[in-house]
Amino acid sequence: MKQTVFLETPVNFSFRHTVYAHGWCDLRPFNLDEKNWRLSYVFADPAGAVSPAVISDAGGKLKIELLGTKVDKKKLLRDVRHILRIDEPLDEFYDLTRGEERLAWIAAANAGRLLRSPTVFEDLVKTICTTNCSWALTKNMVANLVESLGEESSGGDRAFPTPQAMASVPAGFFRDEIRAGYRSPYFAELAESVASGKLDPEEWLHSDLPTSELKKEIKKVKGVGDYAAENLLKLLGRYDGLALDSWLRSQFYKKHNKEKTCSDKKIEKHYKKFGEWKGLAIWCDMTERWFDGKL
DNA sequence: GCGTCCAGGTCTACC
DNA sequence: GGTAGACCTGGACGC
Repeated sequence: MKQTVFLETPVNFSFRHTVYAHGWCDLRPFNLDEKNWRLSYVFADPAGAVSPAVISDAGGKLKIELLGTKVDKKKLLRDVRHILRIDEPLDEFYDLTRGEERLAWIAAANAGRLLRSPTVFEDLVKTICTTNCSWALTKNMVANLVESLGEESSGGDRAFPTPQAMASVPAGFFRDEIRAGYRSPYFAELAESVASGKLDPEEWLHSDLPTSELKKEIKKVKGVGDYAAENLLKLLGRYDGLALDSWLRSQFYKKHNKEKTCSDKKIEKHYKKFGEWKGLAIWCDMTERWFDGKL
């Protein structure tokens, strides 16, 4: 049985720019139907109910088609607000970038919201999956996690695995089945910490710590270095760090340094004027052309 | 077919 | 605090 609900969106919200803002829409249990611009995700609630939903733009609101009936509808709507960052204020960022000719498109397009997962745990695991490998391998590892350990809905769709599910298998499982390589013990340790209550990544969403201190906390997780911590901080709504990786650096060299390599300090200096928004500024700047012909 | 390189890095040991 | 070397995987590339 299918249910449809609608969710109001703010005037400066762009569904397509949010969904396509970075690669997360490509990682299970997300799936993007680019032809019809429908984003699907397999939601799960703490009671274990699993429900796929399809989200699409309905002009000033979102249309959400629920394909399961058992899921907690209130929680699901909270999750949708969270993953699409509907309540995130970007006015200050837009004011800053409007003053830059090459970045004025961001406010005009209502861009800058980065799609995220319903839980910080899921974003943390996915971020570790992006380190030191190709995007194809990242997708493969995430898909293997979902297929092997994700709770299954009545229709056969699988949610992202819970910390408990990931903690129930040995490190060797991540190596042999997930193909996570050297990351395997990191996943086993992280899952055990979260499942046992020793670590609660969801607390980072509302932490009072300054970003530099929170970054130190995040880096205590094995497998998380500067890039991964700063990438996760962006998904927590903190954009002080650039989250430089080889892709972002190469894009900067092409766009702003005549295709020549340069130091990270030079990249930092380039975006310094955006202050605590510089991480979002570089990301929007480097991904501007992603939207050519896509929207 | 085989070897090498490298991609949306991080950890550890050592200085 | 800075640096070198090791670490998994799998696709691309050259031979």
